Amino acid sequence: MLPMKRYSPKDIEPKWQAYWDENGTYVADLDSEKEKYYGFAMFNYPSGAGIHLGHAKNFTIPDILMRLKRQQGYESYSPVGFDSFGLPAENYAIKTGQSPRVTTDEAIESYRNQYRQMGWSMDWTKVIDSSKVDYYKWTQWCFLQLHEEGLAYQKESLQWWCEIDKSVLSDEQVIAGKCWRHDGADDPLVTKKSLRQWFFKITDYADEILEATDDLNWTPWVKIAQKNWIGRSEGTVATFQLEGLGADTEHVDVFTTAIETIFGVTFMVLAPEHPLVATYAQHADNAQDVDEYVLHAMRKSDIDREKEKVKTGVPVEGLFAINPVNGEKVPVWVADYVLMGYGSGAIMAVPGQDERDYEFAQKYDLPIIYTTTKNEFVSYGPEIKPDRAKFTMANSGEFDGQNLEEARQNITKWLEDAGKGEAKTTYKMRDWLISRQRYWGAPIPIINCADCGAVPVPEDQLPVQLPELDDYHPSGDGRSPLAKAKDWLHVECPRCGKPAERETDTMDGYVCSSWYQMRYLSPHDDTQAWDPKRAEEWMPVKFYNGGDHATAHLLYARFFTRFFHKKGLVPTPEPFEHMYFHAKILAEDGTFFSKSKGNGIDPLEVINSGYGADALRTYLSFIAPPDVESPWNSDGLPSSYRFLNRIWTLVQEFMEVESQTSSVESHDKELLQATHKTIQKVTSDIEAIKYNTAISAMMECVNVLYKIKDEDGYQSSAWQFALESIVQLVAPFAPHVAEELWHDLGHDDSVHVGHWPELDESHLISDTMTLAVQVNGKVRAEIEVAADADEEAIKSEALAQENVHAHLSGKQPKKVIYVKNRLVSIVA
RNA sequence: GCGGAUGUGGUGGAAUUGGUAGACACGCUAGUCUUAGGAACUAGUGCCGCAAGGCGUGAAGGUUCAAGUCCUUUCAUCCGCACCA
Repeated sequence: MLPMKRYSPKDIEPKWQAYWDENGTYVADLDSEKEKYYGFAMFNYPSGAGIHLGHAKNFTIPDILMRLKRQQGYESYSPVGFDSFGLPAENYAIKTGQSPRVTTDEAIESYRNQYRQMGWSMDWTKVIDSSKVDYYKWTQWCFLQLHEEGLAYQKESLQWWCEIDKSVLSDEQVIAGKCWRHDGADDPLVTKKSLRQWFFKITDYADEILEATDDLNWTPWVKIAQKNWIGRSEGTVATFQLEGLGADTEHVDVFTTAIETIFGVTFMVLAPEHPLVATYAQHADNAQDVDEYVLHAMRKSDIDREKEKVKTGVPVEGLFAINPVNGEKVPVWVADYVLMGYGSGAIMAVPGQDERDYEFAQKYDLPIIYTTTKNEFVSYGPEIKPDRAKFTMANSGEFDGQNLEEARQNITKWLEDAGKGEAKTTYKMRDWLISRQRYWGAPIPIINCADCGAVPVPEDQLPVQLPELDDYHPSGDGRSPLAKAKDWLHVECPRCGKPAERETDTMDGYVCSSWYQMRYLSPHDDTQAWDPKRAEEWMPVKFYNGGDHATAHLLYARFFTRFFHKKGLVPTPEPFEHMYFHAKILAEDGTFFSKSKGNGIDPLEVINSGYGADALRTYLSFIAPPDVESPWNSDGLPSSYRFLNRIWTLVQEFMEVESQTSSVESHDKELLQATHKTIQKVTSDIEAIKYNTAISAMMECVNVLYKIKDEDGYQSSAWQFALESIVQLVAPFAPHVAEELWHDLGHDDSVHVGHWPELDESHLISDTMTLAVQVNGKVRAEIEVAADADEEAIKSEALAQENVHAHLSGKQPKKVIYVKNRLVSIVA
């Protein structure tokens, strides 16, 4: 007899990868008549560093589910693509002059190699690359659609500016007031430069996105994060008349969620950027102090402001505000704890009820008034807590004696009647700033004409192609390096034909990733961004996985999908039916993998160590539920290899003895029961993304098979079914070894398409069952009874147990409870 | 501060959703075997105890025949947002 074939991943894995490629095993027919299943993980930015175990987990999660669906007979489409515009390639280009196109292509090639070796069932005939012109042409088309509906607009916005680089900086690039690259003692502070930038009006969709959030089948905390991000709060706007410094004709609107505290107002605070500060502070006696304070505050980045715990501010001497409810005159201050970007950039300060105002009043010795009978902090913010709802108003004129909730409504109504305010809803979410003064992004398809303004590039003139440059440094005038491509820059205005210039800003990378779920459906279509009929068939995405971007990307994609749904191009308003947010895999010491620590692990290293991709995939799935953070433990990997090897051995041994069938079938019932139980468990666990218990169920089944083999040998006809079932069940996790064994078992097609074992529930039922017998809540015996035994028989069987007698100590039981199929509980 | 989770053996984690806590693995202990492999297989392994038995899901109460699961209080850890008026 020949020696048994051994399980050698490094031989079988490349073999089957080539086979799948050649046979187009994972190529989806997008026009298939079959029921469709569409799912994937957030696509990657192809960096020079390659993928690590975190990416391995990210893509393995959907791969397993998509494989299950393909095996169950669905047209299962696992797309693949690259989010390839971005900073690393551009920074590299600035340093070396190497075109980002070249480095990006190289990185993608290397990613492709890694993806294939992981055994992911992606359809490479439909790969997309967001930095290729056949993709970003349609990103530009999306921009034009939004522009046409008035959802893309320009606005002046302050940007951090480094004088040395002659370049804009993001918030994170400002460190202690200086540019991250120029933070020496002699380097200048960063300044703010006002630039005209493009925005998408996502705030128009804030309400409907918020309202739809609760019903999503998404990881719960992601939904909460999105709701917080949108930050809707309902409150009241109150109008305060100004007085002094020549501002008597001006008024300030303040937003508050606690209007019932308005009688406690003792001062008003304006944000340093508030326009009225610039206009009237110059007339104040302390104009210079105010000026200095404002300049100082505006120089701090938001991040720096956040770090400062102590509140600071200055009064605008001589400027007062009139409280609309009682005519009280209060001083006006400027302080940077009030943010220009929220509400109206001005607050009515109520130090008697608000901690922040209280702290400020203490520091600057401002008066404090309490507006409830309790004389303490009562409530602030959108909700009045139940235990405080009964507090009673005081010092509040005609509203004294009312409870807080009533007063809230009544004061708002009073203001509305007096024309001095109204109920209002505000949002934390701002419009989406999409302009980037960068080269490696999708050019904004706009032509700036002196006469016509910002004119959209006509659709038939798309794409606006990125020109190749010799030098990728910023242009130095606040515009992107594109401003240096003169041939590209100068064009005729599409409207009047006069000389004009292209917009040199490119789009935020999040724009590219806001619509790729549709492009995957028409990756090669050069007549439209996607085919709406395909979208009708395939959208929404059934399963979407990621471990990042809980707010930004996932909100932007929802915004785009809603927009195109309204235009009739997408069948549903939501892009992702089930969004699964997985937890990170940690380093062995429980810390995060990080570049600076250099503790990242390349999956290829694990694969090539001899354990193979199948063991890696299985181990990643087994280590913990995918949404639970868990450390990588290299000791655990051999256990997955061992498990696969045990299946391997069962099949190989079976093949050797196949011809020696005999009639002994004493374990068939047990064999079939174990197999069908496993089919049921694995199917439902994969669908519920509980891969760890799916694998443990298969391990249990394999353990049963070994036990039966020891007692019976391979003599029964049920073995073929059991082995084929296990091979099919393990295929989503370990596709290569499953394919090999499937062929060993005599099949000549792929196990991965249309082969999932069928559950026969009749095999799940056994003749007998084991019940626990409890006396006073403690297990005292076990009884084996017929599955169809009646309740009385079971109870008397339980009471007849010797140990039960002992614990009843001769007394009659007070009560005997039978829990069907579980236990008998006896109360003494 | 606000919001959201999560606390189970030496370790990762199971638990039919109120019904035999610790499945499946890692590790450890003992053994079998030899085609010495990254072996494989068998048995054991929550804690205390020689045993009978008792104890046991962060802690303390409660509901129940029965609580890891439900309720109240409390502690700890992690995550998100964070001067959002």
